Amino acid sequence: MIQRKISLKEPRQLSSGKKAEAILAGGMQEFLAHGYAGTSMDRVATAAGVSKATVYSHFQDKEGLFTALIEQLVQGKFRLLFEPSSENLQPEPRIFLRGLADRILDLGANEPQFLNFMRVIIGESGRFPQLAQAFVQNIERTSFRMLHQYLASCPQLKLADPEATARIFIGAIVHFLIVQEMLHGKDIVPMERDRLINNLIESILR
Amino acid sequence: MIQRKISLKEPRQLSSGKKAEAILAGGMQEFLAHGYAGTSMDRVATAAGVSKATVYSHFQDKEGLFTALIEQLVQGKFRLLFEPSSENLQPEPRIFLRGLADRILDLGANEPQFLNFMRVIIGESGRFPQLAQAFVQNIERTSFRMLHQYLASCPQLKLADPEATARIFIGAIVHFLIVQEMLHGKDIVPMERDRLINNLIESILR
DNA sequence: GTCTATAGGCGGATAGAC
DNA sequence: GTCTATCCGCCTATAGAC
Repeated sequence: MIQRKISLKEPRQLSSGKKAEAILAGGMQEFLAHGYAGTSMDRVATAAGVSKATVYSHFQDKEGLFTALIEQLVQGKFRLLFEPSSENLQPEPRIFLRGLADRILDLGANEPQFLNFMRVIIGESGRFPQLAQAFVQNIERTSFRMLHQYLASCPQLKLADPEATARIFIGAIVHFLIVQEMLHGKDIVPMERDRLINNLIESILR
Repeated sequence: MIQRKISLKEPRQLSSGKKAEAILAGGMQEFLAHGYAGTSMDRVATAAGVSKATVYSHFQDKEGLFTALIEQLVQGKFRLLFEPSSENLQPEPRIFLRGLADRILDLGANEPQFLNFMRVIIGESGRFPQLAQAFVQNIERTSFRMLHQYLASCPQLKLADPEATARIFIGAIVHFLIVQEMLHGKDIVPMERDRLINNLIESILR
């Protein structure tokens, strides 16, 4: 019975009890909706269904909770959203690329919190550069690498620089998502998504 | 002497006195650095060199000052940054497109406040959708339209859809700016800017 | 018009009971 | 471990002197 609970393996900020999960869930709701400075620990506690003191017993302070929460989202919940599911591993480039573009652009509708997540990452990237870098490493870099490997594995495409091409493709799609959905630009610079995707695919595949 | 100062022509939020300009300058420094919720009216007043009561005599409240400031930036200071200066109206597409890409990517270095400006626009786009739309209308739409018109005026390019092509070009460049500079991704997903630009231009020009 | 001073509330964080 | 109650500072906004 010695060392029944070694706390070195489980630092407070990574505690996995039920309360800690509730606090992270409440913190996600509040921080993604109101940003870092706009969120109060009182409302986090209420959203989590615990007292404020309990929040501070699981996380060092507001910054520690925010950091732990974003890192969890970057490495878990939103990590695989840019990844293709296994059935999408089409050998036909046009089908593969269209599926990838659709999956990214569907995030705006299917994962309602994803837009707020990106808003927070970008909005706080000046004050929390390490969180922005975790986002780049786990989400942007992962999708760049996946598409790069796919493009490089298609010798018939004869791409001069598959890595740069991958970044152009993802960049054009993500920027479209930012302008149309995140910045509410649909009515100001309207464009059908398929029109952009078709043109992008044909530009790349020659 | 009747109606020496009609205030309908000059609503308080658009007052152009020296103090009002100082308040907008101080507000710009503070809001761009700390976001909306992270900015206090005390620090705005100090940065402007006036008392807090003077701030409230020129602007209705915090939200009114923030809104007036962002609209001024969207329509003035940052409006023409994506536009080509007259000497850049090259008839040679490769030179024109490279100049446009360089001018956008130079914003990170030449206009140090521009990255913070975009952080605030995106970060607050959920709570201030009309400011995000003003950004899209004055900056994104302006650059889309300019490049669209240029590409459409080059019949030798035989582009199937110059408007979609313009959005792909701007999108790929702006997303590169976001990942490399705004999100501090230079060391995590390194890539020379010329490598991306070269590949993008050749993808588009066939 | 601009200031100083202050009202009134909410913020993060903690003490101490259980 | 979790709660209630509280500290104290900073917040937005305004009153009133000049």
